[in-house]
Amino acid sequence: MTTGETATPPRRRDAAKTRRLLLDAAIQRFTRDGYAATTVRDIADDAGVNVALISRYFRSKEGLFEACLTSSVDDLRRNTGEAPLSRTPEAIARQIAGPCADGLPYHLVLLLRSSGDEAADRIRLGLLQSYGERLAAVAGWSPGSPGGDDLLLRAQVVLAAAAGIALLRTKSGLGPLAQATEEDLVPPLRDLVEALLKNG
Amino acid sequence: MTTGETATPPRRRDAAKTRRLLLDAAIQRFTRDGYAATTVRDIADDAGVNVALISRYFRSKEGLFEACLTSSVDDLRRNTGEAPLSRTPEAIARQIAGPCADGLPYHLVLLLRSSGDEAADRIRLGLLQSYGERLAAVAGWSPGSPGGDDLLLRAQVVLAAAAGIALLRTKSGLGPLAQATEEDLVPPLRDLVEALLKNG
DNA sequence: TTTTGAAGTCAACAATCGTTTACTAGAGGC
DNA sequence: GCCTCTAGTAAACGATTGTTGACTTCAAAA
Repeated sequence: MTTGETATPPRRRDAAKTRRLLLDAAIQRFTRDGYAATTVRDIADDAGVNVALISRYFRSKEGLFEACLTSSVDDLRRNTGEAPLSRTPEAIARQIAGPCADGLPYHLVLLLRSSGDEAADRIRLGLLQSYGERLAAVAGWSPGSPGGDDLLLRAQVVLAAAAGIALLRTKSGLGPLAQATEEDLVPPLRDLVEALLKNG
Repeated sequence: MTTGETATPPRRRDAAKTRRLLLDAAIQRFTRDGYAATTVRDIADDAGVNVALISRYFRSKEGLFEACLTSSVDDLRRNTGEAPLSRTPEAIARQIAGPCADGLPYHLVLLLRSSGDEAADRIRLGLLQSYGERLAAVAGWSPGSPGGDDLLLRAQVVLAAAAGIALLRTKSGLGPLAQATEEDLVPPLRDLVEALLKNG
């Protein structure tokens, strides 16, 4: 099927496509280099469009960053669904160890980046909260359950560990960790998840 | 002992003291806000000295950042010594859970910050490597030991987890994690360390 | 007391940042 | 065909960045 008749014909000037190009380029840059170290001109160059279009489509650099966060959050919710996570520590470990380029780790690293903006912080905190709760639910946690704070804390430790691993894996060329494949990482991470979440 | 006679009398103009003031202020800023988001004028204001003295004492902003890293690394080596870490998972967990303001977590967060400078990256990588090896030694690892890569990998996972926890604890107001005391955190972290390092 | 070198100050530098403005060019409706 | 929005461009804005050089001030040596 080469540009089927029902598919929208490629337009030379496509606002939606340009917006998406900017968003993708921004996510990559913000994830890799952080907010402050990233220039709007870098992003525009990566996307191959004019700098002024960032202000047009996203109002400002902070607006673009917020859009990146919500886009990443939507991706995450779409992939994992609203249902509770898979219940086996193996599956959770596999998610954490997954490909750096476009899995959970990738989104977690972006979530660690800070712009100093309040709205962005709320978005970030919202996802971390809900993700932690769903992780705790695997271990039998439910809202308001007795002694549940302990389970929630343990789930958030798992989350923090996942974030730290993703960050160290992509940013530093550290020893065996940076070159480790998914298969290398699953066994230790399964142990980690089990130790923290199976005591419930 | 109030400024004993042998102690150097307080000098109105003290290069060493000024240098130290700048270094301390820079470590705080770089740790909290990262490299790119921190301004040399911010640092100088915090230290209560003139901006130009940064270029004088540290040659440049990057030079100051390198000095922060080496200072932090020296602190870490001085506190933990050259000897292997305490062998009990309890003690390791306590180190990780320690006070955010000035313990291992504080130094780890600074180590996560990147300036894009090569020299700084080498310093960072050097400490992470040696710290990972000392952590692996607790589980019986030694340089060149058979199958030792697996142990080293597990130790680095512990290190990454510690870094992620420290980062999430100080930067985001996440759930019970951010407000957790050292006593709250030690039990789950002991489980984490045991699960990863006791399988050797 | 005079001299001298270091410690600290001040003001400006060029470069780069995010953002805005005025403008050109293209595509669909009449 | 023309007309009219809208997508995209180019150039500049003021603000802020890291850095530098000439200047002043202090303290110790002579």
